[in-house]
Amino acid sequence: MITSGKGAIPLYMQIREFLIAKISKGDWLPGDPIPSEMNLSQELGVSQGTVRKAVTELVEYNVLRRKQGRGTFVSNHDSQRALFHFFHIVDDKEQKVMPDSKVLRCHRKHASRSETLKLQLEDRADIIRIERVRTLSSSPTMIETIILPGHLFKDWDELDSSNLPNMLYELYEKQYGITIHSAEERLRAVAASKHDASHLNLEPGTPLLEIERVALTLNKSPVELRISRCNTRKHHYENTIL
Amino acid sequence: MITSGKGAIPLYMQIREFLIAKISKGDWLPGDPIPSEMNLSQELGVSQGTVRKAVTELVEYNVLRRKQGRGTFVSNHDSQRALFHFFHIVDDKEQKVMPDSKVLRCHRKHASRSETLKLQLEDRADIIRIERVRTLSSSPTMIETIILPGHLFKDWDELDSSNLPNMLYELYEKQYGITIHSAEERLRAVAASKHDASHLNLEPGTPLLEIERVALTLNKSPVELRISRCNTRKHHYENTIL
DNA sequence: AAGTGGTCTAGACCACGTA
DNA sequence: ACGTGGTCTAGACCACTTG
Repeated sequence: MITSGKGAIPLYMQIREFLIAKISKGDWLPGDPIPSEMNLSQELGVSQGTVRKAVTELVEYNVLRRKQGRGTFVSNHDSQRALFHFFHIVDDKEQKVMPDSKVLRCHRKHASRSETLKLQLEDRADIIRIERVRTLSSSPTMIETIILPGHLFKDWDELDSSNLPNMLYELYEKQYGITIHSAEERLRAVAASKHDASHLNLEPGTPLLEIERVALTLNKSPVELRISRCNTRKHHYENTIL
Repeated sequence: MITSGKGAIPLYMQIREFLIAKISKGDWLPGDPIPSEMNLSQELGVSQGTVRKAVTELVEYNVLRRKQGRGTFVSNHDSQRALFHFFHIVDDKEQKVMPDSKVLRCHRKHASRSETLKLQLEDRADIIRIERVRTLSSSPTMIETIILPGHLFKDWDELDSSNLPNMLYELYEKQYGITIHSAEERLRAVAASKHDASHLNLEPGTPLLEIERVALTLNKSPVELRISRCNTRKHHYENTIL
């Protein structure tokens, strides 16, 4: 499994991929501890420092989390982490506010052309479409459309669609074993439609910030397409470039 | 200088700060090689592995750059890097396009209240204000206002303001020894003013993506405030969340 | 006390670039 | 051939958590 020798792939990279595979397969679940560095190094026939280097990279990618004296754990992406990591809207005092949300519609349909492209689905694939309004600082601020591939969320219809949690990523992980790891966002300025305007309590044509997000798993396969239109009168999108 | 012992700050952290200080002071300039890991470890009285760990962190922060077989170099942030790292506008085929730019105005004035706050200046401090239009894919797409603290760019007025380079960060580094290292961006949707509209060749009230950026040096001191208003009809802002 | 991650060492060999 | 960074080892000791 782990091979060494001249011109080979470095051991720590092989071990890193081995660890990723274990997590992707579900052998180690979010929140679980992985074997200690000593155990892994003995089982894999390498030194502890080599295992350590592999683990360090996955800690940097937020796949694993070290706790001194306790062990190394598969990250669980709870609502706090989702808010911290994936939610970039803050109020004008730079404070992150936990959004409230109310579902407007939730139904199954066939994917549109652009949805199939962005979620890498087959033509007219079955999808779930959720529309909701999110309230920040007690005023309706965002209107969101969420598209999920039907085959990944088979028993979705059994959920109470009028009572979904604010932070869906936690639900994806706990109920469907799907962990969102990264995302690509595209931002534009658009004019509010009549529909947007009525739900956000403003005039049609008002400029809104549109955030189109494709959320990906650890293996980079797309799991969710989300289009958020946000009133940026009292809030804005924050991005730090390091 | 480098101290060890029980309960002390770890050596590699001290060395990391030592390296940062050398670069901030200008002892090692962008593009220059730093001493080899062996040399540093001997001079500092630690093992090569410890120096290596310090250097690795700075490579991850883009402060240093390793070249196998050649050495380790202080990053120079040329126009390619500025485009890659700080310019997040792409066309709808996800292609990054080198923007062209034309200066509209360039003059000195006193800082406004909000400018003093965002650039951490004193009341009514001297600032340089540049206004320009940027052309992407051969259509005027962005209108930018750039605010620079006057005291950091003393002989700015001697430059040919109608002929500034597209990528100002390279100029800051080469002419003023100021390297932009990170930035904080705030994005909103706004309606085009008459002034915006006339330069971007569209109707007043059209939604524009406003990007307010504060650019920082390695020591986190703010150097530039830039407000860009962007027509997102054919382009958008792209952000990857890892 | 035992086990975990965190730091640090000293030394080996490999891969790459330059002279 | 030599010097650089890149990988890997074996072992030491420290800091933290749990039983």
